[in-house]
Amino acid sequence: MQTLSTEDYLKAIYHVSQTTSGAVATTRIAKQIGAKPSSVTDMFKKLSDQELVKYQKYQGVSLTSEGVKTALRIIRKHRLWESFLVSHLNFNWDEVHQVAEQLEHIQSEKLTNELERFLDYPTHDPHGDPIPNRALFMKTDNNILLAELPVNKAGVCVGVKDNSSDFLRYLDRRQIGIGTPLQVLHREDFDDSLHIQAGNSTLMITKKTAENIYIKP
Amino acid sequence: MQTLSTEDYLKAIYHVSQTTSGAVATTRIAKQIGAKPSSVTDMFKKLSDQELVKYQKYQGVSLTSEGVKTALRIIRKHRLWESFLVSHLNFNWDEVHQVAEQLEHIQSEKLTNELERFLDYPTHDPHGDPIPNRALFMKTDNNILLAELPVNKAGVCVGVKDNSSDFLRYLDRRQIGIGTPLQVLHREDFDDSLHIQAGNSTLMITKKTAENIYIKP
DNA sequence: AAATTTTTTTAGTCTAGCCTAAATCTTATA
DNA sequence: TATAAGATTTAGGCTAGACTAAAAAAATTT
Repeated sequence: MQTLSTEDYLKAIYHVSQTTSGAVATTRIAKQIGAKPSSVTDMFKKLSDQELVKYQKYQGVSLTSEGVKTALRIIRKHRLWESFLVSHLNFNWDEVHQVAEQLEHIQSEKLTNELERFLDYPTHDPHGDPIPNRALFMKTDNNILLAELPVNKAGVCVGVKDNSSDFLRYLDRRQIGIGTPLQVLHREDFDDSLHIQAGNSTLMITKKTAENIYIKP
Repeated sequence: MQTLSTEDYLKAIYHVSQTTSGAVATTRIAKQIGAKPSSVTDMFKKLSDQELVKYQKYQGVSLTSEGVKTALRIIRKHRLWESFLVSHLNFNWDEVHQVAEQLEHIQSEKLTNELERFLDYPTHDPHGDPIPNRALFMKTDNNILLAELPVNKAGVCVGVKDNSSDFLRYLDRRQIGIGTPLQVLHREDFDDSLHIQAGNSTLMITKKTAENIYIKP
């Protein structure tokens, strides 16, 4: 049986391996989990014994197919719970993460599958991230970032890259959310800031912001 | 902060102290939790340090008012989740306990209160047990047991004392559930077995069964 | 290529929560 | 009321998952 902690490690390894190529480094996971590298090494050995990761001293880890499955099962639960919290329990999208971090460890296949049915088989969570289905299949939408949208081309916000409360609340204040129509009016060469049309209002955002908003053209 | 385990102990102490008078004994909790008495003694000391129980060597424990509050918070969550599982996720009343044992440890006041609102402020869980409200107040319904119902007096099943899967499924097969009208037709002096009218059918039940069904006359 | 820096691992501790075996206290019985 | 039985606690260990400090390997710089 998985402990809470091994599940957190597998999820972290999965997420890091999605954004970097090759094996996942000890320090990278240490930062992600908030633990010391020596603790991470310990855990890598344990996960390796359980054949959830491939691990070679000094060479980092990569998930085995069993490890990927376990990670996806947790991500599935996490995103389903986030969806539930927003759609039925009046949570805002910036409040769900912490609670879903706990709910994702609840062990009951029936619960997960019934929750999915109750929510009517959602494909994306409140941040626009795709939800693995019962077979753990998840379609990866190849969306572009707002920063990559050509000037004057119209698009719709379909997700965010940074899920931090700070960023999400910032978007709330700017009235940008999933489904908001967006268009780049002008790109400032000096500092890469953007003048954009967001819904009915025009506003200025920084490059960093534009690099954290996913767009479907 | 409470660990998962301290919460389980507080809940166990609460439940035992509801059914017995005076302080709660070490072995009684050991049985309830499924741990050795020596482990229970360890935990009693820890809970005592946190002022959640009053503990004197060889004399058992009793909950402090803070301990009672913590226990009731957990019971509140447990029963709300059980209600949710049955009312929205197609769980049967004999399936909810194990999952609710996990869900009761999720820490988020907002989650609990929103769940309660979503369920429209239920007063009882699927087994007929009362749900503490936000202020942790719980009205104790003084229901009688079917075993105490006089012959020919009519009543309605409002709860069960034994929440085990086995007993609940037995009741399902006999088509007895919360709300089922019940009446004792005849009490057999020889072995205290009862002939009863349950809904439209008449059937025979043992004394033990009758002692685990709560009735409102 | 050697030296330095950074990363990673090892070795040794710590705490929570459990255990067994032995000691001690309480209760029940003769 | 002495003694036996039962309950409870103490003492000493174990494991998971974390830590620090030191050693070793890899990567980077000179």
